[in-house]
Amino acid sequence: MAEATLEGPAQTLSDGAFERIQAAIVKGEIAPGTRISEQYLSTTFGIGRGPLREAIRRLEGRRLVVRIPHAGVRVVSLDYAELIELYHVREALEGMACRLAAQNMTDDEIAALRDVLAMHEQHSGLKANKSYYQQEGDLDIHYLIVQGSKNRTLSHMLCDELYQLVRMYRYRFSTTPKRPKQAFAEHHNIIQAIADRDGELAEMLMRRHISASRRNIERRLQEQGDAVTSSGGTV
Amino acid sequence: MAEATLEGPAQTLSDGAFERIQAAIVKGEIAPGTRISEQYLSTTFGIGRGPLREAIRRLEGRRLVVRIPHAGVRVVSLDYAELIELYHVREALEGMACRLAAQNMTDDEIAALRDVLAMHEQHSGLKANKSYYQQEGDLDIHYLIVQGSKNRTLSHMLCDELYQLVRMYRYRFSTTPKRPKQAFAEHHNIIQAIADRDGELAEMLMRRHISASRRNIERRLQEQGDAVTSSGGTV
DNA sequence: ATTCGGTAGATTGTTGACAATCCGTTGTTT
DNA sequence: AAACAACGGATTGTCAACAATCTACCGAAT
Repeated sequence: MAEATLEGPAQTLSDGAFERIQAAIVKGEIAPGTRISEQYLSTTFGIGRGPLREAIRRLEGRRLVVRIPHAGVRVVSLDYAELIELYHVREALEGMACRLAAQNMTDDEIAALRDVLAMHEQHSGLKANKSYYQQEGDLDIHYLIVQGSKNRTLSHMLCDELYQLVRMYRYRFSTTPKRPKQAFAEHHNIIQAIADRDGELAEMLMRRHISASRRNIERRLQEQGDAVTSSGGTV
Repeated sequence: MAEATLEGPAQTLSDGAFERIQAAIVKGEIAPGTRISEQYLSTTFGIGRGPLREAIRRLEGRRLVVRIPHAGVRVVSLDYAELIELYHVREALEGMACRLAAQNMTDDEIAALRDVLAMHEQHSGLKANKSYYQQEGDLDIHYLIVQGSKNRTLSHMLCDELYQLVRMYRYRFSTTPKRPKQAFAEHHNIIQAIADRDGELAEMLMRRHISASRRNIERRLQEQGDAVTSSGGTV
């Protein structure tokens, strides 16, 4: 799930650096708030600072890093409010995407969606890798639905920009006991509504799905304090 | 209306180039589809290719230019469908922003909003510069409302990313006779709803406002053919 | 006549060195 | 002792030269 317009192996060093750094940030290998020096990245990846800076500029546009002129860049660190805001935006945008998907997805695409869901059911049933379902698989469903909206602006905003931030913060919320099963059921209903070509219902279900996910985060964060951002040292 | 987080005079050459090129694209000084060579920009702006490439990478993230590896960058050229899609996204996002603005704007901010509207009324009344109202002033209102939502993710998406594309295509649709006056009235009603703290109404009015604007474009484009994109030569 | 291959030119991608700016420390002064 | 100013080190910002890749043109073969 690299890009909306999926691209092969990185064509250029800058592209490669962009993807690698983004992955490192999203996976949490570089903690939010850490300052990243160009020299470090340069020696780590074995590329010059030129392409590196271009990659950083793109990450900046995606809001994965923030730059202070002449002082370096830090991995973004959303505070509690901003994380919630992000989910509110997702609610509006993915609700819309879901309504459009009900209109515009082909039957084949809907079938593919069902296949992915069935695959997740096995994982979920086995309970072998619940976290996988919660993290990657969940987004796969959302990803496919967004693509199914056939709205390129929407796809770009959600798949290329917002999802990276979302994925980045997924890791901090360990699976709540009941949530995965419930989320799976919600996905099932959403897909059913899409298959029925009921855009209105699909939108509503998606909004509630994301809203539930947001409230889950709100609950967990209020339990364990405000520490969304664990700012570390320089890397 | 440079940035969401308004910044003073460009701190760095790359930032300066970024703003200048963006302005040139948005104002239409560089036609959509035009290929822009690095050397041209380098000599034109009198800066090295390093900072220039960083600026281009940021423009790429904002979808103002598209890059083909090893072959150069072109100014983006939206087709008819994509332009309409853009307005659909605005409808969802600004509708949400308007609802939040009704909740979160301070009384002072609402007063400022009214002042801007009053200022536009004079312009509009004089009919001296109708196009100004249609282009800049309209966005000022929208801009202030989005900022009033107090949702930073939303502000970033709308003010920093989408609006540049919107402004870019504003120029092609010369003011329709009745539209400015009607748009003004719509703005008035939206602001009233915000002042009344009626979020639901405010959202609905904003959605209809943008929807009307979109239909206006659809009408005009179907009259004068599909030529949204006038692809030019190399610059 | 048209298509295919090859070469020349130009353009992009990348690197390394140089200059400007900022941060932390030290020493001085009140 | 605390605050301020100057200094040194490190990091970011910028430039100019080098290498890799693409585009366009030209010629030859079918």
